[in-house]
Amino acid sequence: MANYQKIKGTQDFIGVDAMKIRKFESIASLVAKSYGIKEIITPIIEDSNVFVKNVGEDSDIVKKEMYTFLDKGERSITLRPEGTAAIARCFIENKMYANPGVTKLFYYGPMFRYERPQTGRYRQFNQFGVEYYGTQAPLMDVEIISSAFAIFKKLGINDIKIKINSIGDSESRKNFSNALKEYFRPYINDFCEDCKRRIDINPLRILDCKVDNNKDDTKEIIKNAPTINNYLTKDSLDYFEYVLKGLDNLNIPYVVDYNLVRGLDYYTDTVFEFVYYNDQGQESLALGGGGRYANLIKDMCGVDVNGMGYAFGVERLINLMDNLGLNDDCIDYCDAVIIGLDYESKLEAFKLAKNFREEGIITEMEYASFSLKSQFKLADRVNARFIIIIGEEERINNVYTVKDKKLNTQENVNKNDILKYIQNK
RNA sequence: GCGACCUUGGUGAAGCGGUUAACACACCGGAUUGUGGCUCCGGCAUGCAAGGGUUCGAUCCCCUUAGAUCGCCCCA
Repeated sequence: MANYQKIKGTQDFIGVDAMKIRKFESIASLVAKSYGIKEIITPIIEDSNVFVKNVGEDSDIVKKEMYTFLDKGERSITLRPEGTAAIARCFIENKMYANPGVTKLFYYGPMFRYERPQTGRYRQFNQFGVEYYGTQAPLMDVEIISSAFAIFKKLGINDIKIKINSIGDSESRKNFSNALKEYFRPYINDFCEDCKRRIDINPLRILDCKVDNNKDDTKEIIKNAPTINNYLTKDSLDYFEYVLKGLDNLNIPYVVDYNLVRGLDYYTDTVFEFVYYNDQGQESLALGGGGRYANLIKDMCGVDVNGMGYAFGVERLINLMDNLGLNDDCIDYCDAVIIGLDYESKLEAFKLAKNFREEGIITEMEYASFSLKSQFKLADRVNARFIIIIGEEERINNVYTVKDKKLNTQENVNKNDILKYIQNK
């Protein structure tokens, strides 16, 4: 027997679960629009080079996580693993850099990464993201971050902080990386196997290694390691200070974390993550992250436009909202069930249902059975507020029997008044 | 890519190397031909993720594959 099942790491969203996604989407886009951010919808598939060249050939995303295939015309196609590079492509292709001022865009949709699924991680997942293109100005960083906080607030999530850092320009990072290598080299044999590998590949990762930060001998070594801020240029440092000042101005809670480094090549200067802290002050998975990309557009097309943006992991946010009881309003409900007790009544019931539905009243019907019992059961199952009974008696007397489960009443309502009766309750 | 643990009906789940795979909820039918959600009675997995092996015999033991969950790596 054929055994059908969904692709590993993908999800079906049925009924209430789909409702939660739509709820998030509508709140987030409403807030974004209040910031003057316009929606952009780009294809889910792109030329593979869009991601290879911009996310970074050495990044994990490109090296091992992309869904890439050849189409029938031998073109290398990739299911987008993230939004920024695809939108940069769109920005350039449509010469949007010619637009005056700052271009502000938001997007929503599925992303694909070939990874082992685990908590808050899927192979197909949804991201909501914001991208600004224009100048480099600290207040732009601040506005972008504040838009994210506005979304959190509207969703009802309060205990969010951003972890923020500046990783400077690429030269600053290279210097810093070399300094770390030099610093850790003499002690490296005391470190875990992962870190022995990291010292050559990505020495920055040693800084937040979970193993070595909990070992007595290595903990101190990490604590005393050089920090990025000492390797930033004067301009980068000043810029970062302005950003932080802007956040203070809007009372946005942040934690400067010099160990925060992000894995995508295009980031420069400001980088950040949104983290939820529970009652015990423990932090969750990052709900989203982002940063500035000063050179992304320039590297792609030579036009010097600064970019910045962030993205949320929608599944992670919805999971958190579930835990906080913020999705309790997402329930199946039904306004009315209309019961018909014989063939004639059933026809009349269907006609009434059509009228109700045209007025936006959610109405359900039993199709096959005329028995009162089975039709009452339907009403229970769909959690209907009103139960309207049509039978021989009602047809003769030109009334409907209407039960209101909320007020626990039953009365006869004249046929001509039924719509008003329901609408006024 | 690596590791841990798991996979029994519509759902939650017991179960032991050996005849009909508990129990509960849900569902269907009846008791009850215009007032249900209570009660009572009856029905409901030739099958225990898939495939192979060991065995006289496996849902329970072994192997392989797929998938779920949770870690590492990395990320949203």
